[in-house]
Amino acid sequence: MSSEQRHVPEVGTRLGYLLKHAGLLLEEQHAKTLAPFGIDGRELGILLVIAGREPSSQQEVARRLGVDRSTMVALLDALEARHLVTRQPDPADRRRNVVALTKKGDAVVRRATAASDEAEAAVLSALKPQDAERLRALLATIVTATPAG
Amino acid sequence: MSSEQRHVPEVGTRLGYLLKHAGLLLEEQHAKTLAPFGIDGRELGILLVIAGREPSSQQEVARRLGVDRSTMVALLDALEARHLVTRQPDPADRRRNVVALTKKGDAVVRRATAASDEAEAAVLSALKPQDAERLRALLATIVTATPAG
DNA sequence: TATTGTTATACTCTATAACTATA
DNA sequence: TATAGTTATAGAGTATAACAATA
Repeated sequence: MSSEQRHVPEVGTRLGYLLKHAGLLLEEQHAKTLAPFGIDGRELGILLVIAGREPSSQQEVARRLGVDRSTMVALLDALEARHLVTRQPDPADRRRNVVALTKKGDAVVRRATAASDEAEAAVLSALKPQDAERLRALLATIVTATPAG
Repeated sequence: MSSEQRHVPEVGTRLGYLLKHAGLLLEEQHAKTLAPFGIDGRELGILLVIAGREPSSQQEVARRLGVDRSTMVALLDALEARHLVTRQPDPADRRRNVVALTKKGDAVVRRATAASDEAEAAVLSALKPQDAERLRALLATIVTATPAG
């Protein structure tokens, strides 16, 4: 009958558990490989957004990463204090700050990305290279395809 | 030469970005599907650990989920206040609290797991069922195979 | 001495609301 | 009026250290 007892699953099979713990493992590896650059994985993400596009306002960077613009203030404060990014009022609209990489920031983002690749490789080391790329592609599919909200 | 400029990757291809945003999407879906049960995805995880094994101490539950035992105190306080779990001193070792599901907790964990399945299905809906299972298996491999610390 | 649960405390991450300067 | 950046504030989530009870 349909009211039979459901066998409850092992918590280690739940998607939330798996995503969280995979993220924690990556954080650990990033803590090692990014230490020489004085940034963490989230800060590298900010640098990548700034590096990859036309000059962006703070708010555009925040939107790309899914954080509030008020949160971005302190994040950029920290990167600016380390002379990795600059903020300059946009001459065309002086409400906006154009965020850009410094020369040092540009060097760091490239070297830190290589270090982050090592962290990712460590987390993915139990997988065949083809499966590692498959995992990344599957995640990218759900993140880009699933409507937020 | 080897010092040529490295092309910096799109942030949306980084493993950390993908894991975090996949987790956020799942949180959103859980907020919808678990609302009737008054718990969130992390609390369901605790209930699953308690449901799945021989009577566990608080510390064993905390260890299984990778949180500190001091953190577990408040989490169990909340579940106990909703009459989903009980704490009883272990007669064989009265330093330990044996944590168990109440009758209500047992009913909730089974129905909430079905609701969580719906949340997972929504997040994975862009994937073919076979790919959804592959994603879960790949994540499980790295989480169980990668040594922590 | 060592361990379990607990409390006090602090730190990180984050969002909301209100302020300012600009538009 | 509306928007970008900022500040003040508050609420999660978490860990560390110290304490009481028990082993």
